[in-house]
Amino acid sequence: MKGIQQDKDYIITIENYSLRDTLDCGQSFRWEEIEPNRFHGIAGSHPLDIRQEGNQVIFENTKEEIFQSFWCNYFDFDADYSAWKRILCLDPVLRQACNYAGGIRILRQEPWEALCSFIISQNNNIPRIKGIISRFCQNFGQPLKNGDFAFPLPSTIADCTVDDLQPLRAGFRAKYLLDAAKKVSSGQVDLPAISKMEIGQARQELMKIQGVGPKVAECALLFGFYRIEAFPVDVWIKRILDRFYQQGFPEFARPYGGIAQQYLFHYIRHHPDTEKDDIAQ
DNA sequence: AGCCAGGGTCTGC
DNA sequence: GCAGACCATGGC
Repeated sequence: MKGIQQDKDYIITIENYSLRDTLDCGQSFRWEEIEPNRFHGIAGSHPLDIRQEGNQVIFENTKEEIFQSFWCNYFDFDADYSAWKRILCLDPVLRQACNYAGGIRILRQEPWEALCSFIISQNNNIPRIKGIISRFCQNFGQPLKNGDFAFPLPSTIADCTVDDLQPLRAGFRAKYLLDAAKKVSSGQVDLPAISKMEIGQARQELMKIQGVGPKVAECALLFGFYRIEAFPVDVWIKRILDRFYQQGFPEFARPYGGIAQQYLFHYIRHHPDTEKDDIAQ
């Protein structure tokens, strides 16, 4: 991956990457396609317009310094996905998923944002998750320059009541957000400490929050703490495990289970009727 | 109209 | 420990 400054934009060249799949595979809910093949989103307090043309990714109005200090890490461009994919492809089902979804990289999102996002995600669908999160930011996030909003702070939400969160139309999840905010802002659930914990203990810590069960904890760990061995099982992944892995998910893929899971998730959502016979051995 | 959605909690056995 | 009802809301 190499990059150059071209006028206001910073442009990188990268192989085997899909910006669209990365931003629209259900790992982050704050990116929208504002016009064909052009995406707008906010990470941390950094808004961005971004697009991909062939093997080039164009960071609009972005200085190299910001790319190097922030976006390169957020988009996980320094990781060696080809090495991981080489291993995953030893399994025929994973090979199929890699071929279809292998342009995805895991976004290194902030722990608090990922935690809230996947609390909101429970028993919910992706378009509505995006709506709730958008209203969450508009109502409680710090205003940024051009009509954008930062993700709300834990301390801000901790001072709210369930009624205050009614504009989100988050339903029964509102009380879970409040509990998360109270426990995170008080330090009762210590997110920086969780970053350093062994994964089993990290799960237990996250599940101290009401509304955080195994699935939400696993998503928070994968997408908010970059634990790529975390393996969230939702209804889609469960279907895959039932159809293709009745003998168990392959051991050799487990250290990168989160990557595999994301490829599988993206593949099966676009090929919901795939059966065993459709997978080449 | 009714089923489903990146689930979790609570209850009753 | 485990199945089943229930939870708010809206996309399809």
